[in-house]
Amino acid sequence: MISDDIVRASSSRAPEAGPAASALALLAHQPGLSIRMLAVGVGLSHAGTVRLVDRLATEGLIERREHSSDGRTRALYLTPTGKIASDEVLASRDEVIAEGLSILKPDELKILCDMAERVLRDRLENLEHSYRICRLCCYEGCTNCPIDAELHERGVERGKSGDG
Amino acid sequence: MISDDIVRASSSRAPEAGPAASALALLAHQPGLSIRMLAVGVGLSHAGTVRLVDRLATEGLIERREHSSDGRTRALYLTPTGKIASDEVLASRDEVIAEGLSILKPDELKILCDMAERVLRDRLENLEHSYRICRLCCYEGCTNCPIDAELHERGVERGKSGDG
DNA sequence: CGTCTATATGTGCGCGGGGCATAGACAGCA
DNA sequence: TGCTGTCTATGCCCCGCGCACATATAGACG
Repeated sequence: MISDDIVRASSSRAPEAGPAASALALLAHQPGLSIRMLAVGVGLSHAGTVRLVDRLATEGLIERREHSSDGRTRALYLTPTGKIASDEVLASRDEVIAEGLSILKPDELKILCDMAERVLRDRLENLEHSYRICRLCCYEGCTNCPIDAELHERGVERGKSGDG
Repeated sequence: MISDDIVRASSSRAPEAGPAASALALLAHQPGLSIRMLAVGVGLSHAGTVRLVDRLATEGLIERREHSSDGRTRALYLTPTGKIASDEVLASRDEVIAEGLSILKPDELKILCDMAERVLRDRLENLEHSYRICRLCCYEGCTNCPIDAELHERGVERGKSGDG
């Protein structure tokens, strides 16, 4: 009901266009991702993701490297500049969230986090979906990531192609 | 922290591109809106909103009427077809929300709604902002809309140009 | 009433993003 | 070696949007 307005309250102040920020944040989580995985994560087609990577590479934010074993795959990594940009994106996002929830008391935040965690674990569909969910997570603050925990409980590890 | 993931969990399954759906839902709330107000609501420029209205009018979803007192302003109204489309958008959105929160118990939902209401009232900045927040609300389910209540407490009524 | 300003809508033009179809490079297998 | 599937990259095009401008109207003032 009303709860989705909190969605809009924060998403309407989103830091940037979306795909670019998502890509940076996602690569901050999972360095060495392939373009294919990144495309799934940011919700774009392969072609669109290639252009996105082109732009970000032109801006010096990410770089393509050769994959160790597979000659086709390009492993994507953040450059130091890209890491800074990614941090800024996540920081601004955190600021919006914190600002939006500033009226809640600490114990209420705890309740909210608990509910959110259970919702996430319940809604998690498969491994590809997990990339989408986590694309704008704060990696440092996500040491006990519920998504990772849920994946672990299901016997799935990230980085493998165990799609469901 | 984690709470913003609930954002993504629902927004990643959004019904449509965004502006179009927002416009329909917003016009379902506030028939007779001007293009300017609609532009603020959906977060587009005037020009972009004009094109959006053009498209929706071409599809027979909304119609432009003459304003009663102001000859410049065009009052936008949903056609019956547009009303159906708007209902579908809101229904699919509700479905996503309900599905996402299905794991929560009723009392938890109540707590969540209470927190969301306070967050919204706290984050409400001005009247224009209220249009953005409410653009995808469920009008029927929002009989005691916290935004309206907050606006009322501040002595502001919708439909007037009392920008802050 | 004439004029000037502010407001609201509509339009020409260009840019950027993204998808579809295709080409090139490479892994795995018979 | 040749075939097939996969991954990446590119040509082409459409769509959506913003900027600047034009048009129409309301309101204020002399």
